[in-house]
Amino acid sequence: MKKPPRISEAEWEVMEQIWQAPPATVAKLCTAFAATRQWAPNTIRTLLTRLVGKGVLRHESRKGVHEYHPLIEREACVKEEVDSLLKRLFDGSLQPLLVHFVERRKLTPEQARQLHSLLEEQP
Amino acid sequence: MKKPPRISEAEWEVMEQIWQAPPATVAKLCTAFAATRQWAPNTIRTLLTRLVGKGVLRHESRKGVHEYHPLIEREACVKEEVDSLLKRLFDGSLQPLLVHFVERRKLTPEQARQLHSLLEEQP
DNA sequence: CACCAAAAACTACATTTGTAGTTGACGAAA
DNA sequence: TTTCGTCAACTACAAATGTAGTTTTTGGTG
Repeated sequence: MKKPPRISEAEWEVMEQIWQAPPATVAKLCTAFAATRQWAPNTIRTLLTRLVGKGVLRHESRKGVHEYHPLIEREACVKEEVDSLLKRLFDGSLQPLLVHFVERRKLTPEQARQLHSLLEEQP
Repeated sequence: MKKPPRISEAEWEVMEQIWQAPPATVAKLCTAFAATRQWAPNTIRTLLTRLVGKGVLRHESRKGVHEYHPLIEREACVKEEVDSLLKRLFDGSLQPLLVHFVERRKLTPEQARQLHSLLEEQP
């Protein structure tokens, strides 16, 4: 399993759609994005091509139908991004990030409760 | 108070140094980075200039001494980055990120304990 | 005061990203 | 089978980023 490469912001938007309902086609993505983003179809194609180049997607075209299949799991890419943020902002360790949340971002009681119960489930 | 702008990775490295011991001079930064990064002094100057352009630093040169002072707090920039990550990867909400940590990243018992005590301190 | 070394300012250039236009190929209709 | 309309492939281009070279300024020295 290859290490996930860097995925840009626009590329993330595309990948989220694809991970939600793989495989993707340009048409599917166009309709999916019609509401949120006014992207030209070519813009989406460019992003798809770049994602193929980065090894995140596989392009499969059998008898006229062009499909894009994910090659890397979302979780792996998320982990990569989070690690990168941790390294850049929090000295690579989780603790300061959690402190940041708890101290600075004022968890709502509900969030605190949820976090509590998550912690309880820990083995 | 202005909203913090986007700070690139190399720029973050510089800002961390400056926030640690403001104000900064090119010489100070050069020695600080000598160990970790083999940056040409000009590289550092370029980054400083860009940070001034972004409004993150103020450039003050009084009688031959050039100093760079932070204009934005680190915490504000951190919050910006974290929010951006949350929006991009976790649908803007904190909960899925915490789930990611607790479920996927296997907190050590020590980390879990620390998180617990952090939560206790919450009003 | 003239000049030089050091530092600051300006310029450069390849890569990545956001966004799309132009061209070429292929499958369906006539 | 020829043609035509779509969609994919290729090309484009400006802004941001990483990295640094070249030119100009300037404070200190003789």
